[in-house]
Amino acid sequence: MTDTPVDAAAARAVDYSKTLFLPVTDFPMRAGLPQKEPEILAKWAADDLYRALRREAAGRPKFVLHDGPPYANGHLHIGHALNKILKDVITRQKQMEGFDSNYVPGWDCHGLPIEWKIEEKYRAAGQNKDDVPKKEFRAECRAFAEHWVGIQSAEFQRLGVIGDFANPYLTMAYEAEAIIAGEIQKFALTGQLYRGSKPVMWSVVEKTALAEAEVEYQDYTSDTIFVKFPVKLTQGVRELIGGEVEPRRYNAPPVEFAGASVVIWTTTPWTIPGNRAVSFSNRIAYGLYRVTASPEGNWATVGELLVLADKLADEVMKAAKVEAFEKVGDVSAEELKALTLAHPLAALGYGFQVPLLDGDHVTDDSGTGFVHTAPGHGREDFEIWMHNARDLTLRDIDTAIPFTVDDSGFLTQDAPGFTGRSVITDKGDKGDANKAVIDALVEARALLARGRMKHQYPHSWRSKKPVIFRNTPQWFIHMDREILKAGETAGASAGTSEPDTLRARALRAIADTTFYPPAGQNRLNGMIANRPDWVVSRQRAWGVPIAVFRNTATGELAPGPTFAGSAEVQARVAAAFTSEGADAWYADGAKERFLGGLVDDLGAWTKVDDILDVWFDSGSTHAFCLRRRADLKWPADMYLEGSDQHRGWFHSSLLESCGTNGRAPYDAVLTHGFVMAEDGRKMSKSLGNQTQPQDVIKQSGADILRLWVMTSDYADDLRIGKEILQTNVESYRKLRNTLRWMLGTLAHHVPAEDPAPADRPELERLILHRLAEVADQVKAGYAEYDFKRVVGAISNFMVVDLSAFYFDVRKDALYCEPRSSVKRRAALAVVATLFDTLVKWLAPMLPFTMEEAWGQRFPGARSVHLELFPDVSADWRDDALAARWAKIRDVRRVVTGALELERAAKRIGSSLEAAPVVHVGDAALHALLAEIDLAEIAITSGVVLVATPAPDGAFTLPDVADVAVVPAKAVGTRCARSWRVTDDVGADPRWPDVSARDARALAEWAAAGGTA
RNA sequence: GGGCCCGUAGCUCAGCUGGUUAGAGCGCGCGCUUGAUAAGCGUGAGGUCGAAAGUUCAAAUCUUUCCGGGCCCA
Repeated sequence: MTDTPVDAAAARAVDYSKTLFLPVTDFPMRAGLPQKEPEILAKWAADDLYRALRREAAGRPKFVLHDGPPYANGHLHIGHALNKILKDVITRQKQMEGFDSNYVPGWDCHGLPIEWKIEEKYRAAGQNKDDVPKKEFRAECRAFAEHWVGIQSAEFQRLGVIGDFANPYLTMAYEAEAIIAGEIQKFALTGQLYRGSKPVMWSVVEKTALAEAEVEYQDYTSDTIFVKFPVKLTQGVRELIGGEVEPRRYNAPPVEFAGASVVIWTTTPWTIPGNRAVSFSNRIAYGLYRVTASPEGNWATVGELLVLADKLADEVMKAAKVEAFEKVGDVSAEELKALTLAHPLAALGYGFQVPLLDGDHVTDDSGTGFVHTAPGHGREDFEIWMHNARDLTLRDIDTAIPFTVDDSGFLTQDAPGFTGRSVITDKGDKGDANKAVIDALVEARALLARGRMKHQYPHSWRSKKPVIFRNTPQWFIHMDREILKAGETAGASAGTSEPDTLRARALRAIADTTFYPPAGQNRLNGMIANRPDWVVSRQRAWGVPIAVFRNTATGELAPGPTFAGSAEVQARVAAAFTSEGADAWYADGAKERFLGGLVDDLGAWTKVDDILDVWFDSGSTHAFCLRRRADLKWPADMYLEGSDQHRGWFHSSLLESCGTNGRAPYDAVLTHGFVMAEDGRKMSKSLGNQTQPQDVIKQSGADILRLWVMTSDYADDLRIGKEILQTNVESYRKLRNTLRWMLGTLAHHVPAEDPAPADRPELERLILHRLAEVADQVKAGYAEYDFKRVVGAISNFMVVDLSAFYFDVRKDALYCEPRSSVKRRAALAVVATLFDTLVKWLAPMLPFTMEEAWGQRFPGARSVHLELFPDVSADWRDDALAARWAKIRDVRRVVTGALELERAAKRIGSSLEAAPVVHVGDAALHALLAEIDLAEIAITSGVVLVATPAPDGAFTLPDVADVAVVPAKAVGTRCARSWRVTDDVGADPRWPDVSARDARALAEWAAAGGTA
């Protein structure tokens, strides 16, 4: 070693760092996003970036991602954030891909949750909702929704979401209400809307229907009864007569069932008048039992034959106080299915046939193994009844569901023998209906046993009083009824081959839609294929009315397929709603206003006051937003929501649009999963594992939240928590600092001095080749909305190829080479290209940070978000070059590995202290290495390349053949400027402690007026 | 209970139609640098690919069952 002591005086005299092209930038290492982002937002607002984007994109092909409206009743949560960030990234991506990508946010404003809030307010003030005029109540709901739209709008914008927040769409806007009402009228006009009935939870005390969420379960003591249904008939076989299926024929039951009864158990005796069937299960074993001993006067008499589940026979007999009984034989599911029962109160006017229906909801855990089925009094009862409706009709059984209880809890004329009896009083107490029914059953010798039971029973959340299931008229949309064309009446299109039904249209539309991920197609298809008719009515106040009139005598609808004045009614309603909102429907004189002069007898017509289910509202957004706005288009390119919306918005929009337009309102559907806590479980307040977007924004910034979305697999469920966020903070820092170094370095970039492409060194060409490769990945990733792939490719490139390799190697050239150096200028040109490309690629994902970086690079320039994605030249691809450099980088790894051992042994510190001997056996590789400056690549002060075999103990890597490294210290003097050890330090007497290369740099520097 | 989906290093993700010792980034340990410095570089340790059967010469990759988790229904 021949270290020459540096001239101490000279070293003190010259601070060479002042003569280097070191990075210079104001772009801070630490982002301070929570403070910085609002500043950027303010700038975007001041510049009206949204308008600027529209102007910039005027005339381009449109890309429309139609916003699914969030519900306007609370602060945004992490799920909203995920959803809006994904939408925003795609919106921005498409804009930069060259579309006019216009995002119009929307809100769902009607519906129950808002009604509750307003009712709550009234209650707190001691007022009753029913005492408040409907118009006033609706006005309060409107104000409430407006309030939350404002808050959510601000919260969405804080995430960086860009869109027409100044003109969003609202389901409660007057025009929207007018069009929604017009849409349901279209369904009426084409014969798809009909009035049917369905059991709903009903509070007698409040005289109102309740949603599941308005009900709580409390202990309640019910009367229980075991009731005998006599076996009456056995079905014959259906016969085909003249091509028509005849109703089933009936025979007397098999002799062993003569006089037998099927026994049911229920806790609601008052529903017996509503009974229409008895359900059983094919998974339960049943038997025929004979009573052989019974006390005098007992309801169960000796000789009586009962059908029961085997598992429950003992219990039932015990409850019936039977002293002894025997099993006569097994009863199969087939036998049960064939039997028809009589209603136990047949004599009172219940003379219809009671079928036995096979249902999965039946268990043999308690009761008798048979379930009393009153389709107007239970959800499962209703469903099994409707499910069997076709077959029941063939059996000549009327499937109409009786209205046995009125809205005050009294049994009606549909309950002969009990009319006027009270189920539940207006105070919420038990009425006299149960006793009357039980007495009648005793009288009819149909009661086997009775008792009382304490159990959990639904109560109104508000009044805390018990509720009942009650059949109520509701409005439905047919899934399988031929859709009439305008002016047609039923049957007019008979003769066409395929029936044009809503279900058929929807299934076809699903097949024509692209799904991301593809599994969504299957999922939506399954739901549409199996769903029952669509119930669209709600007995509520805050919504859009089902704006039709119904003739109480004929059932005719106006507008409707047979009503002559339909177009006029539609026009009147549309005009009124557009100027006054849907409130017009509830104003005095509305019937005369909309129907006057169009019918002979106004009195025969009833205005339907039910409102539409909010799913119909949001299912119509395509009609009042996409179709109406000139700056959008119909159908949308994409709908994007959480996977729960297969049942929700994707579903209702599909049905609504298929019913009115014959196709889906979207070409593609993208779904994301749900956000879980870090352990993969649901977030919940009680577990304290929630992550609030507001907290993340306050602590780390919106770009961190966005980066979290970008690095997650949104197709699956996502996880978030402290550790995961920290990971993203670290990744962000790495990206940010890499950009920061580029910015600093580019402070010295003079575009006019960029060398010609032909003069670019191999290393620069290699990096451009890699950039072209990454461009392909980025393009492909964006094309499939696979953002983790995009961000992964970019960050891998920035970390592995740039920060750890290219930049590290080129620092010497960039900092130390003379100003005129081609190598230095070529590197600067490439860094400029890299910066420009990377910032644009990342702009949709990290809009704040990229805007900040762009502004640092080009002060005063317009927003990066107005730019297009860069064209990365395919000419930069050079696979042969890349293959050569893959080998060179392998050799580099061997060198750095060898140096690491030297470092560990404290023989060197900086790699510039080394000049290792590299043994390369392979001639081709040796030749390749000889052409390049391996020392420069390995960041050593020298490399001795030799072809001789490696001595024992030389450093090798198992996966790099024929390369061995023997470490050695660099020989020469450490250049005080570049810190490289060379043998030409002092070549220029003006700078005796500096290498020849650095002396040339200093000469240029001095000539340019530099001083230090 | 039913439909659909998911389960690869501490974290986030790659691993195509089955084929050599399962990869990357981040984090973590150790070291270097101090001219990207609350940064940069190097290097190391981490996985029986949820579990078990099966198909196959060969399975993270195919089949079945189970376990765990999610969404939607019931």
